[in-house]
Amino acid sequence: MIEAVGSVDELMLVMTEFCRTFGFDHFALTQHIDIVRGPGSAFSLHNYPESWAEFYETNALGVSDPVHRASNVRNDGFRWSRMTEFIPLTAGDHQMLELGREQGIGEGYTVPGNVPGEVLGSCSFANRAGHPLEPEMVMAAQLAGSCAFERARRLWRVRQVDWREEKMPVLTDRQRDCVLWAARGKGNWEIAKILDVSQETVRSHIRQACERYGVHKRSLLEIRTLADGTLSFIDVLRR
Amino acid sequence: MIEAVGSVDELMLVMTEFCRTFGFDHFALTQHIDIVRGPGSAFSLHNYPESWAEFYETNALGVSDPVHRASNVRNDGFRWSRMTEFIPLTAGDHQMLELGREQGIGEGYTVPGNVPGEVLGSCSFANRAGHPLEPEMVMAAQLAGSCAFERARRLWRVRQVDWREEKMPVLTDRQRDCVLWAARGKGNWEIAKILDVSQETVRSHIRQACERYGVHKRSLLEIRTLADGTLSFIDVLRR
DNA sequence: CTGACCATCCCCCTTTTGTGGGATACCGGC
DNA sequence: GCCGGTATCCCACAAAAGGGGGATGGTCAG
Repeated sequence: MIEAVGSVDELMLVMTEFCRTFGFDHFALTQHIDIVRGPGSAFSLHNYPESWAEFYETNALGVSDPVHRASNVRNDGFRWSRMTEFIPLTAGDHQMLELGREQGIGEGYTVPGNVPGEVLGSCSFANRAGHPLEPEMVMAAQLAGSCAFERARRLWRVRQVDWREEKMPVLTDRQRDCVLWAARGKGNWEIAKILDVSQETVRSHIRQACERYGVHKRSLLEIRTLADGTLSFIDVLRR
Repeated sequence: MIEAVGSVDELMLVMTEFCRTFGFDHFALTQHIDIVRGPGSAFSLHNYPESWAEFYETNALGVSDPVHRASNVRNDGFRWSRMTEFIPLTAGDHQMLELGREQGIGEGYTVPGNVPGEVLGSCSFANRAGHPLEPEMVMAAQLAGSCAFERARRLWRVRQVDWREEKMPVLTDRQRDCVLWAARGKGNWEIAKILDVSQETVRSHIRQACERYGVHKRSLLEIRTLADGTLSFIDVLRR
């Protein structure tokens, strides 16, 4: 059902309803902003208590939130109470968690939202201290969390590529091969050897690929193809 | 239950059992690349038909799996039949999917396995063509996939603590600025104007950034910084 | 105060890309 | 049979990037 939501408001409603149904007090669906990176178009949607949200904002806890740190080293969700098993917690972290407990954020479950090349994020579900997380709740949270994060990405147009509506460039296989090897750092001459064609042919393919994307640099071509899924980091970085 | 497995063999057993229980013919749990440790350290666990695995291995050079590309631009799992909704497929991609169908790999569901700056991979569940994926199967696959991938990461001991300090290149602010503008397609001269410094300074920053990443091309630098989260597409593509 | 790191600037020279033209051949659809 | 798209190849010239040397001043920790 989360897959079907068409607006941010609707997502808020569905998530709130989900929390009610499965016995969570709060949820928070956010992209983690790194202060170093400056202002971004990161999204944030939650129904945490006002007081906690304010406190969190003013103290810029986002940069050192242990939950965020943990979600950066995990693929699946985790209970907050078990974070110590895979990241070290500082004194400040414990202090922060204690503060949260006092304000009604006790135990929780966080699902990492990690897509290569994008700002990292997560979807958390939290309860007052003393409300244990039942296995069904955890499973539901894992499913809803990953799905909701994906919806949020699309709603906020993290990658502005509505390529189906607009005419997104599509490369021919040969063009794609050339761009792939270019993205792996090969020069035209090397690509020519690899694909067993002339250097001029490679040049030509890349030139035409550039035209399709409306760019005049191969590095832009590489980035655009990575951004729209024509290439993937997997293709490029594997060797 | 997957969380509790303690060995690779056990994981294989549990996954096979999972497939039997929920009606999947095959699974494939693979790490496509390991950003930190470089080539040769990826894990792979599957029970695909021998013939397909062999074919895949021998032809994998230069060819790219659309499923892997798709898993690179998603946070949650997806049905293969709906890939066209978020990545473009080339003629070669369709051909490859057709070949798979002939060899008993029809419809499937793939859960991305991405941990920033570390591993990119996925966990797929596949069926013969004509076996529709029921909603329960999809939910089960989503849960099992993300969890299994996390277990696999830990079993293969991909990560030890504090890898960031050891292995990941870190750029200075100025270096990052230069790489950012370079990734936006600017030349050294333009970047110099934008940052109000000499062209030589820009050159120097980018050169030193290249050194840190051990690459010899700015385009590689751009891609690596995108892959490890130093830059994000949001930074690069917004205007 | 010394050494490490950072940011800034300069030189010369080679290689690689980008841009502007071409050309031939195959293949599939109308 | 023609047209559009694809893949292949060719040339010449200008612009950009890469590789090798340097230099200066500033900051900050040991």
